[in-house]
Order: sequence, then structure tokens, then C-alpha cells
Amino acid sequence: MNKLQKTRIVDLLQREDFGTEVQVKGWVRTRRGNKQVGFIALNDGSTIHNIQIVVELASFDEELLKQLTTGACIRVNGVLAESPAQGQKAEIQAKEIEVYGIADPNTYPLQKKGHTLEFLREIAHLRPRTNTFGAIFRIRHEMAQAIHRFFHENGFYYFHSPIITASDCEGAGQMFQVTTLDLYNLKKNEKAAIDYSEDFFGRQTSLTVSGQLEAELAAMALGSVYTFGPTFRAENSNTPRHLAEFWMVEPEVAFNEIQDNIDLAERFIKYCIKWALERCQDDLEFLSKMYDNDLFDRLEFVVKNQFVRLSYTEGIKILEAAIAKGQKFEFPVYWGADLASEHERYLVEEHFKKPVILTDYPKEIKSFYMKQNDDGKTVRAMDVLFPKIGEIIGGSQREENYDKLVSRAKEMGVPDKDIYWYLDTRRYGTAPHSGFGLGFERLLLFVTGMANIRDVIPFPRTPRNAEF
RNA sequence: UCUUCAGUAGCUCAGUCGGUUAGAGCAUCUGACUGUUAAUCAGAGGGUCGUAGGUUCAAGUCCUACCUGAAGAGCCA
Repeated sequence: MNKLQKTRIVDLLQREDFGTEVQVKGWVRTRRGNKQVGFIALNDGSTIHNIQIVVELASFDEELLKQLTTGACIRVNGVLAESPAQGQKAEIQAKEIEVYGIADPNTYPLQKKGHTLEFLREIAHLRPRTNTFGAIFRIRHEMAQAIHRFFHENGFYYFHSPIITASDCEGAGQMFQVTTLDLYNLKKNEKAAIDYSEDFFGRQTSLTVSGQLEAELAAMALGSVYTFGPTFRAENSNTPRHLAEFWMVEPEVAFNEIQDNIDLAERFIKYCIKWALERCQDDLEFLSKMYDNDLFDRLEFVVKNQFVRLSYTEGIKILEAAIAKGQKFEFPVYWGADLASEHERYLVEEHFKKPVILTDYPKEIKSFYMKQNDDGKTVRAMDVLFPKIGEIIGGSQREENYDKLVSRAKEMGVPDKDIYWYLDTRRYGTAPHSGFGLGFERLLLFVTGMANIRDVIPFPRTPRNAEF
């Protein structure tokens, strides 16, 4: 009848009804004590904090007590009590303990003491059990919620773009091919090319590098949409800011011009960071203490300050002025050159000391679908540049004029017969529209203060690494 | 992909000018301790020095190649 229900530790730590019998289930973090009494720090993933289980050793079986080692999973029934010692307000006086799963201390790789992030990457299947990754993955969840909530509140529809695609229209990099062809016995046609008509889809297909083109189709019907899903790039990038599989958020809005797009991007990022500050206090405090003392200052700074907005051309002028004053760069600065990360960092971290939104880039260094400005030289692109992590958002107003879009695609070598369906949006009821892409893990890098993108996604996919 | 640095106990590292039997802290195990907070104290076990070659009387140490990891760069989100 009166079966005791499991209580989450996050809820238990709030309670003051001492004397009540409670039940918790979780994993042993540490155990210490003496001959009479043992102390177990128990964590169930609901919070960064542990609950202390007090065990009077005399009242328990010796064999059971031996199994209560770091990593073991247990159920504890006991009495919630006010703690007589410093360090915690409440604790549980254990009355009954059941071991669900032991963790052999001789082989269990996680210890009480600190591990390097590099080592934890090698045991990615167990690292969620650490304080650090528990905090990160709880924050990751909250950020995903924030994204959905922001767009939902602003009248956007969550639109699911396909994962498998036949187009490489954005030219956003090397793609992973998807095939069911027998790679040990590839049939070639008379031109010695692979015969994809035999393949599953009857044509060559790949994993998506962006949901943008599909999002544009949706925006031309639903008005305001966003995608939020996995994205794949087969680039041989080995940096702390790149993944072969990452999650991207891509809003697309009909009738938005470039300024609306910029406003949306700034409002969106601020909403997400504010959400983290309001809901992830404990986890952020832990990460701040362990990895990044300035974390709260940086997050609050972004929420409170207006991002700097300037054109590419103005940016080049600032960089040229800096060079004239003696600033040294490895790569040359001139109008028409793509900005290297040293240039972006100079603008964000040295010159403005604020997030910067750069707009109106030369058309030669941007994608074919961006709306051309009247000057004939620039396009309505926008990049949001953040301190430490660089480009967090890239977006643009899209070219809605059919002829201009087709000629630009031709100039940049995009075969228009592959994207007839995309071009149709400009043939039938075209409209001004804009959108951008935000790398979810890049946002998480900023919010958590982590330095390596492999530490903000559960199972990072990078060149030569897909073990877990 | 390029450049630089690194790889020694389960983890984090030290190891001098190439020279006898490769060390420490933590973790683990055993013992002590009546409330611990990364508990403390005493003791014990634990090593193919990333892999393969080479130089040398002698290689953890020097050389070459490869593998793996990290940082910076390129590409980008």
C-alpha cells in the first residue's frame, strides 16, 4: 500500500521535512568514513549536487558494504535528517540499501580526483557520470529547450529538413555519401563511372550539410520556420571548434530583410544566454569554478550590451588603420579579402571588446544565394562574431529575384538543374526573406566556457574518431 | 591538410650529460581512527617507458618512420 516512491536528489535537497522516510536511487560518487560510520556521496544526475548517505556500518551486512564503491548503482531507503556536520544541510540516515550494480574498483576508470578532459574523451561512454559532463549535458538540454521556446513564442514553426539529401547546393563543404551499393563489387557504366541508378535512391545521395534550402521552401509557405537538427561535414578539420557531426539551428523568415535578420539573431542569442543564467545557475557555477572564472561576467556582458554592427567595408578600414598604427597580422588585409580569424578576433576582442555583427561582404567570398546589393559588389550577408569562439552565426538575406539567382548560381558553378525545386520558389510567389545558421555546439562552448567543442556533445564525431 | 608540442604505473607527472635494480602524488588493496567533506595516518601491490627500425660497449633518454593526442592555422557553424 504505502510503497515508498523514488525522490530525485534535486528535489530532496530543497526539503526540510526532517524525519520523513525517503527513497533515492543513484550512483556512488565517493565513500569515506571510519569503522563505525560510512558516508556516501550519491548522485542521480538530477543536479550537480550529491546527497550524503550516512551508513551505520554495524547495521548492514559486510558483503553489501564492500560493494558500495565509486560508480556502483544503489537504492537507499532512509530517513531525511538535518546534518550535524558542515558541508550539507540535509542527509539520509540509511535504513535499507540495495545494490543494483557493482563497479569493480580495480577496473572502473573514474576516480574521485580530477581527470583531464582528454582522458575523459577516451571514455566517452562513462564521462556523463562526472560532475563536469553532468553539468554540460544538463545545460545542453536547457539550451535546446530555450531554442524551441524562443521560436515557438515568436510564431515560428519547427520544420524538419531531410537528413539524406541529393543536393550539395550550399557548397558548404565535403559531404558524407550515403549508399547501399556493394563497395566490394562496384559496377561501372560504359563511361567507367559508378552507376547510381542501382543505388537505393536511384541516384547519388549524401548526408545534409545544411537544412537552409529546405527551410527557405518552408518559409515561402509557413512564413517563419526554423530547423534544428544534425548536420554533417566531411572536412578534415582538426580544431577545437569543428565537428564532422554537429547540430545546427536555422531560422528562415519570409519578408524579413537583412536588418530584421540581424535583430532576430541578436534577440535570439540573448534569449538563450539569459535562459542559461536563469535556469542553470548551479551547473554554471561549477563550470565557472573549475574551468572559467570569468564565465558569468561574459554571459552577463552579452545579455546586457548591444552588439556592434558594421559593414565588412568599415571593418576593413578599422583593420587597415590598426596596421598603420603598427598592428601585425599574418595575412594581408585589403578590400575583397576574406577575413582570417586573427582579423575577426582583433575586431571583437581588441577593438570593440563586444560581439560584432559584420554585414555586406564582397559577393565573391560568399554563397550564390545571398541577395546582391545595388552597388554590384557586395551581398547582404551577416556574420555574428563572438569572443573566444569566433563565428557563431552566419546568415543573409536571400536573393529573391529569379534571374539574378540563376546567373549567380551559374557564375559559381552550381548546376541549376539540380536545384530546380529551389529556384521554383523564385518563379512562383517569390518574396524577400532572410535566415541564418547557428552552430549549437558553438553556442554551448560560449555558454559553458568549455574550450573544446568535443566536450559539449555527448559523442563527438571528428576525423578518425567514431568509437562510441 | 600544414606547423609546433606531447606519449613513462589505472590517472596526473618527474626522470640531470646516454651509464647499476625506472620514481612521486592520487587511485586500488590491507590496517588504524566515533561525523567524514578531494577525510586523515601507516603499509603493500602495480611498468613491454606509444609502435617498428637504427646509432652505441650501453637507450626511457639520441636518430628515422609510423600511430595517437593537444594547441595554432586553413575550411567553416
